[in-house]
Amino acid sequence: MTAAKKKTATAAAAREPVKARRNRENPEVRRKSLIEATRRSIAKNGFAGTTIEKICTEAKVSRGLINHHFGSKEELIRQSYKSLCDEWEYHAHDQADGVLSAEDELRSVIRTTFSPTLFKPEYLSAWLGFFSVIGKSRGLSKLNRDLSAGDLAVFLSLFERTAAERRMKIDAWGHATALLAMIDGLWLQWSLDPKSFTVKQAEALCLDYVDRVFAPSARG
Amino acid sequence: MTAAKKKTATAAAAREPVKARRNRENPEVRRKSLIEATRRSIAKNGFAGTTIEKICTEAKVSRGLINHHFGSKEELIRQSYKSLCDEWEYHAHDQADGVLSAEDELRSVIRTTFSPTLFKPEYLSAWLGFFSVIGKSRGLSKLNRDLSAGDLAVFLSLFERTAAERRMKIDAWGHATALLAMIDGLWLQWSLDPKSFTVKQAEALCLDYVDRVFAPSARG
DNA sequence: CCGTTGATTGAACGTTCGTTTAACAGTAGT
DNA sequence: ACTACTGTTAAACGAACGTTCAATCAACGG
Repeated sequence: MTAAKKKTATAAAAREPVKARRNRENPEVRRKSLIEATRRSIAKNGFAGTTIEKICTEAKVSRGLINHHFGSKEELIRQSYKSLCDEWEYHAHDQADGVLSAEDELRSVIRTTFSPTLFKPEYLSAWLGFFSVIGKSRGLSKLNRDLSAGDLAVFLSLFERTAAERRMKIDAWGHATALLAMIDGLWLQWSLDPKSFTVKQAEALCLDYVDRVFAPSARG
Repeated sequence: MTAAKKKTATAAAAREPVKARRNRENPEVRRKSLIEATRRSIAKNGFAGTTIEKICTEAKVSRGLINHHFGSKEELIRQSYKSLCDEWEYHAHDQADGVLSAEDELRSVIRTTFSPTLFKPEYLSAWLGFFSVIGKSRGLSKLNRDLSAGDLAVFLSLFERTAAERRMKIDAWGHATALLAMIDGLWLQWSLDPKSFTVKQAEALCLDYVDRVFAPSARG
């Protein structure tokens, strides 16, 4: 090292040439890539373990890029959670309705919930990572409330229509809430300990609940 | 400020007298106090928002004390989670059994679960805060698995005994798992949005599930 | 009354965090 | 070929983190 090469000049003159490869991308594409990297990191490292550095490593970009595209880490987190909610709604509510009876459709939605498309570790871990902070942020709180309300509305309608088909009077809201809770609880328990039961068993428990709701009862 | 008072001496000599009040406590008492402060902080600030500083402020002690009593933050977190598990088990399983039929006891346990002693925001928030990290730590993972297994065993036994009383054949494991999931799901949803239903309604949904499991069925 | 023990403090340390910034390099318009 | 624009990088920054440590003080035995 010669004395002339030492970084002893002014701050501006001290910078050295950058050699790294630069993959310039469409901003929208890059943003989506960063959002996916964020979700992967939260699933892998939890919310507390997700840092700008980890996300950027996951997305294979340098640290500064997140603030360039999102302004702050918080905004990236918000958009990542929204992306998770949107994806869930798209897959869960995208049903071919009309061709099935309400009761068959109800069972179909339950099966979709436990299908490999939705019931997979990446999703479960991501949800779990977000849960702890949903209550702390006004923005995330609202996103979550809308999502829950949407899920409930789907099941509520299905229970109501099934009851109508069968000419039964049931507490549709109660059963929708209970079924949703059972699904959430099974998700939660399965993500904390996947060995405690199989996905097929979980699905069967929910289908059995529907059976019981609409089973001919001796109680009247 | 005189020149003589300025902190310009050597590092060792620069220290100034400490004036703060010192409340010397029994180590065991102090440890319990720090554990409670940790749980309060996790409930209030989430897991990611819980720092040594916040915990010590909550417990009204100085920063260094945690490492003195617990060695590391991680160990304090572990013991705090264990404390939460122990407390839950103590309240949830401490039943006056024998005097009631298995079925009444089953309903009693459900009511206890939704009683103000257990179904309160501090508990819910604390659980929620821990969830995101349970899967990341081997120690917390084991604690949680033991707790879940204990809860399941209680409900499993109650379903089996009730079925025996009624001379019915049921899938006790399935119903215990489903009921536990329903309870967990209701907890989860309530902590994310307490306005979506009341505790009484949640309790009623679980009791209704038990009704249906043991209802005389036309299916045989 | 003095010396030992150990709980407690507050400052300091090194690290890591999220953010800012200047330099750099692709791309498009002229 | 030149210029303006902007996506991208890496360094640098201040704040906050968990931890360490010397100093301090309460409690207790001699």
